[in-house]
Amino acid sequence: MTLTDTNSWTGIREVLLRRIHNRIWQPGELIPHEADLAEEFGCARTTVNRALRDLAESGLVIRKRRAGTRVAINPPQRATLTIPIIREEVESLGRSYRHSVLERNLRALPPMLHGAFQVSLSEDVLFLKTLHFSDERPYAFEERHINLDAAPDARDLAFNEISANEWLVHNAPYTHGDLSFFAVNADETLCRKLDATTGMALFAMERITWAGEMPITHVRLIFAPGYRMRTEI
Amino acid sequence: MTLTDTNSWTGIREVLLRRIHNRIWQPGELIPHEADLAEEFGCARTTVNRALRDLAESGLVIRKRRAGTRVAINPPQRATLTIPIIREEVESLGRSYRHSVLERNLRALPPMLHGAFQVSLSEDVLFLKTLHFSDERPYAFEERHINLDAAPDARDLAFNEISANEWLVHNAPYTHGDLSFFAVNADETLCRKLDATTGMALFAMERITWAGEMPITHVRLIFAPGYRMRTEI
DNA sequence: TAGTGGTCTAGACCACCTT
DNA sequence: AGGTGGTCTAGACCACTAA
Repeated sequence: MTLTDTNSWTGIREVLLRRIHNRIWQPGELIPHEADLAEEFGCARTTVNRALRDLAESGLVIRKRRAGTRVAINPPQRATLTIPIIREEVESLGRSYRHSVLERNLRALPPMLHGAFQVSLSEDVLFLKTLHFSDERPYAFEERHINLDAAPDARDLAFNEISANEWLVHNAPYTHGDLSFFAVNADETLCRKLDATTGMALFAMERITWAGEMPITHVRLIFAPGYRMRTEI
Repeated sequence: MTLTDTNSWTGIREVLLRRIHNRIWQPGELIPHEADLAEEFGCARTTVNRALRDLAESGLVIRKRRAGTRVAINPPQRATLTIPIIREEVESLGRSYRHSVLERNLRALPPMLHGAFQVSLSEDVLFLKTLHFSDERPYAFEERHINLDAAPDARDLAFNEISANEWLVHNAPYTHGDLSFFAVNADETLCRKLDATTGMALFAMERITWAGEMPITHVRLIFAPGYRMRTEI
């Protein structure tokens, strides 16, 4: 029997969690009101509220005004992925980081992105191909489009010192974005760059970010063979 | 100029966000104490605390007792992935769902999982191969190991009606787990099952869950060609 | 050791929604 | 229409930690 501090919101959360896990409160079932729980635990309603709010954020209970709080029927698995700047990811593994800009030019927006980049279609965008290294071994291959309306200063930068990713984070913060993950087969170009063999399955990520209505950048990252994205749930 | 209600914690959050985006507070810079901000906004410190706590959760500021609150230098991209039960994912796309159990037997725990499943090494585990369909087209191929110590009732279930995933969510809730994503090449078996061509890159997910110390299940899902996992940030 | 964020309280009002 | 969660207040004490 573990003692739990039922005056702290985390303690109360543990107790509630246990009741859900032990099926004292069945999936779909209505649980007592905040006021009742507060009385039971001898604490303020605010404290119970904090605990329940936390459970609701993780998807374990569903709260509705007037309808009360129910144990979720199919608690969705929510996983929080932290997508670091590649330099930090590499360095946090104790490896040395380096990147190399393979290509840099202005070009028309590729048709693929017309939907996302609805602004400034007539304007050229800055296109970059970059290879990221971990301990001098290829780590990821990056293709990026930068909207120069959103980041005019980028026009004069080579991105040899600081990576475009890092520069943009500091100089053109985004408000929201789309992110997707998928698998691609290595073509011959990728093979040479990433030390892969032709056709090998590679993990890829694509991201588009905006600042309000203004598109900032599109980036497609393809990781070297063996890459796994991990998280805890 | 947008008016913002600075008496609500969300309103205050917006104002603080704007100051960070507009670099009124530079990355790495210390921002005013909760008490000062509360005075500025004419609200209780609790309300400012709520706003700052939210910004800290999303990684935009870093809070430390005694040291104060700083704007994050490299705000990590945090993305919350919602990994639904496959049936719900398929049905939410307006497609019909069906699954088929291809194989079901007891076997010794594969060596690959010895590290994760430290309990009951002598015990056999239930092994399942399942194919999930969306509108009668293959959607994902699943290989699963179930620890019968954690879910004894699974021994007598065929999982033809309810999928193992769904059954486990209801009957053996987990407390935590590991999740990873990667890419695999389709081998000949996978090709036949998933309508892929040999060697095609497929998106894969692996998950191990525990209830406290007790491992519950290991599952490896390989999705049909073209699958993308998406989220917003 | 002093200053900062973290938390708790008791009370209040309100928005929302199910019945 | 009434009950529930959402939020705000003013004040207090505490835990942590940087200096």
